[in-house]
Amino acid sequence: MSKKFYITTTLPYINADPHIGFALEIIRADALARFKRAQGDDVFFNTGTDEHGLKIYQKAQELGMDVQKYCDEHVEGWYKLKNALNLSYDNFIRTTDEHHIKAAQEFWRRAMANGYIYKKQYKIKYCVGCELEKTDSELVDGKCPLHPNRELEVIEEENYFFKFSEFQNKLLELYKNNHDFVVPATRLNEIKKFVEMGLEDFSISRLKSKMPWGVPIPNDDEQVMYVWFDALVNYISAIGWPDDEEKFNSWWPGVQVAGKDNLRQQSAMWQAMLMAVGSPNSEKIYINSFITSNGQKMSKSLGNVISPYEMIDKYGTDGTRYLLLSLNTFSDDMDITWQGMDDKFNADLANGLGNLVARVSNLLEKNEISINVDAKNEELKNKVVEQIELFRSDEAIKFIWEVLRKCDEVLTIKQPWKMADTDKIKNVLEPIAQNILVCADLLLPIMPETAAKIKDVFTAKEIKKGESLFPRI
RNA sequence: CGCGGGGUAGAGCAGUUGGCAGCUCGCCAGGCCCAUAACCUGGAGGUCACCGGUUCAAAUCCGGUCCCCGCAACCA
Repeated sequence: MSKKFYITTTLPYINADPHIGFALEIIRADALARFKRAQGDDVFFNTGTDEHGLKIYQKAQELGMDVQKYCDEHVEGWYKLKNALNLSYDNFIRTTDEHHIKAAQEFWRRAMANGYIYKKQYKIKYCVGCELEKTDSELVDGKCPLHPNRELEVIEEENYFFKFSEFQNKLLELYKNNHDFVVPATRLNEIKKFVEMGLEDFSISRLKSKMPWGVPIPNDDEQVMYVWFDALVNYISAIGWPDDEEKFNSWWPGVQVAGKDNLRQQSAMWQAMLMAVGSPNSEKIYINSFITSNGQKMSKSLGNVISPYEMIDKYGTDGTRYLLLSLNTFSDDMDITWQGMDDKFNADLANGLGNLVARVSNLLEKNEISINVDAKNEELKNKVVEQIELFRSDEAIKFIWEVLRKCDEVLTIKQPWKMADTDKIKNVLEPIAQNILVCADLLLPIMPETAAKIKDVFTAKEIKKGESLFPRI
C-alpha cells in the first residue's frame, strides 16, 4: 500500500487579491505534493479561502451586496491561481461550504462538551473616532493613534472563550517531543518561548448583532464564531472530519504550510484546539518568512507591491515557480526586486538551463543522434531528494544547477562540434543529455511544464532543437 | 535587564564537532564560436560590526559594546 501524505496551505482571506507571499506558500506546498506523488505516495493537497469575518462583511455592505454573493464572486480570483501557477491541489475548501460549517459547529460542540469553552464578560476598548474596537497593541500611550484627543470607550461584552491557558504544558510537551514539529528550528524556538511566557484564554465568538457574518454557534442565536476559530477547522473538515472518520484517520495528521504571521495560530492555538477535541496534532508545520521588496514590506502606499500575476506575465508560470522556489524561506525575510529577478531569470533559466538544452539538442539534431534515455545519477538524486524532504527547494536547485554547469564545462572542453566521427560525438553528448534528463526529472515538482518539454526533446527518436525554453529578458 | 532573529567582497547570501575565508550576480582580462550577444578559464575585491578573553589556531567558543529587523496575544 502506498504511503498517505496530506498537505495543506493556510486559507487566505477572500477579500484581498492574491499576494506574492501566498503564491510562495502554495507553490512550495505544490512542489512538495508533486514530489511526493512522483515518489509514489498517495497525496491529498488542500487549499481554499477563508470567507467569514468583519472585513468581508463590511466590504460587502459597502458594495451593497449580499455577503455570500460577494464571496462567490471573489472566489473566482482565487480559482484563477490554479492555472496561473499550475497548481495540483486536490481540494479547494471554502469556509462557507455547508460541510465545513457543520464541521466547525461539531468542533465547537466537542470542545464545549470537554469543558474548554466558557462564557465570560470582557472589556473592549472602542474608539468612537474610528468606530472600531482597538487592541492594546494598536494603542499609543493608551490612546488611539488616529484620534489621540478622544478617550477610548470601554464596552463590556459577553463572549465565548477558549481555555487556551490550560494547554501550556501540553503544548510545551508537544514541542519537546517533536524536535521538528515546527520547521525551521528558530520558529519552534520562538513559539516555545511564547508559550512559556504563559497563555491567556481568548475570545472565540462575536455578537451577532454587531457582526452576523460567521458560523452560527450551536444553541446560541446571539453569537457567531469568531472567524479564525472556524477557519482553522478547515484543515480537518477538508478530509472528512467529523462524519467520515475512516477518511479522516487515513489522512490525518497532515503537514501544514504557513507564513510567519501564522506561527501562533497554527502551531499553538490550532494545536490546543485539536487537543481540546481529542484529535491528534498536526504532523509538521513549515513556516515561511516574508517577501519584502526593496527592503520594505510590500504595501500599496509604498507602491512596491509585486503581484504573482505580474511575475507570471514576465517570467511565465515555470519561471515564476522557479524564482520563488529558489528563495530560502527559512532564513530572514527575502527581498526581491524586478532587477534581481530579471538577473536570476537570465542567468539560471535563459543562459543556464535553456541555453544548455538548446546547444545540446542542436548538436544532436545536426548529427542525427538519438540517445539511450535510461539515465541515472543516484548521487544527485539522493542529494536533491534529501533537500526537498527538508522543504529546501532552494538547496535542491543549487545541486541541480551544479550539474548543469558541469555539462556546459564538459562541452567547452571536449568541443564535440569540431569532431567528425559520429560515435565520438555521441560519446560526448549522450552522457550530457542523460544528465539533463535526470535534472529534468528532479525539476518536475519545481517546473512541471519545463521538465516535460525537456523530456520530450531528448527522448524523441529524431531529436530536434525546438523552441527555446526561456527567452532572455 | 520582555521574547526572538541578524550584522561575512559592490549586491544577495553560505559557512558551529574551532584548522589556509566560499557561492551566485556584477566588474576586468583571456579563450571558444555548437548554443538564447549565450558557454568556459583566470583575475580584482573582505582587518568575517566593534572591543576584550580562551586556544598552537576563532567568522566559528566565552564576556561586553554598537547598529538593524520582527514579535509583545485575540491585528483570522
